[in-house]
Amino acid sequence: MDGVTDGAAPGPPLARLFAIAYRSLIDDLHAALRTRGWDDVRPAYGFVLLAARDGSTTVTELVDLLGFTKQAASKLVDAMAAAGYVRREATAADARRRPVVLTARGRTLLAAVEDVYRDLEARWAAAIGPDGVERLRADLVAVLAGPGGTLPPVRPTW
Amino acid sequence: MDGVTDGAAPGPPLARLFAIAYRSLIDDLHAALRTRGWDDVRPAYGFVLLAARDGSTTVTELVDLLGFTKQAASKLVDAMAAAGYVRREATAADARRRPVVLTARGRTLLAAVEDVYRDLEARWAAAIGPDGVERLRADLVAVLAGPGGTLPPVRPTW
DNA sequence: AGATTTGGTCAATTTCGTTGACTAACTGGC
DNA sequence: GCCAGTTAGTCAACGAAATTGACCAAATCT
Repeated sequence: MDGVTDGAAPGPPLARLFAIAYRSLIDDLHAALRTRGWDDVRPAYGFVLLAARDGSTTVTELVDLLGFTKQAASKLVDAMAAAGYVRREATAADARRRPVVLTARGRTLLAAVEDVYRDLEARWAAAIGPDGVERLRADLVAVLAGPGGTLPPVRPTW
Repeated sequence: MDGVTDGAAPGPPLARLFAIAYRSLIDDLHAALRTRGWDDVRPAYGFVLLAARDGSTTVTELVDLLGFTKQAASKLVDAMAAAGYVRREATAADARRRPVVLTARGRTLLAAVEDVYRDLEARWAAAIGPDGVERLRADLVAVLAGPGGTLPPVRPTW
C-alpha cells in the first residue's frame, strides 16, 4: 500500500491539525496552571515570559515576536505588570526604551510554565516517542524558519 | 554533538511552532485567495466549506467542529450566506434543522481553497519531503485524535 | 539647530465571540 | 393525544481584545 498520498484521502488539512494542536497545548497549559492557583494568566503571557527570560525585552521586540500592534503589545505588558508578573524599567542610555523585566512572581510563574510544558511534551512523547517529538520540532523549524533561523511572529488570532 | 535534547536548549516550544505554522498557512492561503479576487473570506470560512463539502452541515455540527457557541456559529453562517457562499435549506423530516449547503459560488471558492492548499502543502513537501508531510500529519493525528479517531474542535481563539 | 526616525502611550472604534432570554419543533411517557 | 423535556436555532446586549489614528518625547541624522 503506497497510494496514501494520491488525491482521494489526504487526511485532515494541516491547518486544522495545527490549530487543534496549538489550542490543545495552550488549553492544557492553562488548565494545569489554574489547578496550581494561577488563574489570571492569559494565553499570550507565556510567550512574553519566555522572551523576558532571555534578556530584557522592549515592547517593540514583543511586536516582532507576537505579531500584533505595539498598542496591543503595550496593553498586554500593562496587564502583566498590573498582575505583578513584570515590571517596566528605565534605561540609562536611551530614555525612550522601557525594558520589560520579570519580577520574582513572574519568575515563579515562568518556572511553573516550564514545568507544565515539560509534562505536556512528555505526553506527546508518550504518543509518538521522544524522537517523534524532536522530529516534529525539527520539521516545523525547517519549514518555518527563515534565513538566519529566525521564526516569524506568533499571532494565532482568528 | 548529540546533546541537543538535554535541558538547556530544547528548541522553540511546540505551542509556538504550532501557532506560527497555523498562522503561516492561513495567512498564505488568504493572501493567495486575495490575489485571485476573493477578498471577503474570513479564516473560519475554509473549515465550513470543507465541512459542507462532505454532506450538508447544520449549525450544531459546526459547533462541534469549530468549538464555539452556536450563536457564533450561526452568525458565521449568516455572514457566509450574505456573501453568497452558502445557503440555508429546509429539511422535510425535521423543520428545526436548516442545513447549510454550498452555493455555486461557494463551490468555486472551495475549489480555489483546495487548489491553493495543494500548493501550500507542496511547499511543505519541498522543505521536508512528501513523506515528511505525511509523517507530520500522522504524528499530529496520533497525538490529537481521541478514541474513534475523532479530532477535537478547532477554535484557535486567543 | 531643524528634520526625521524610533519607542511608546492615549483614546476611540471595530471585530468577534459570549452570556442570557426566548421561540419553534421534535421526542418520550402514559 | 397531550404534557414534559430536549433539541435546533435566533435575537439582543455585553465584553474582551486588537486595530486605527493622533500624538509626545527622546534619539539620530545632516
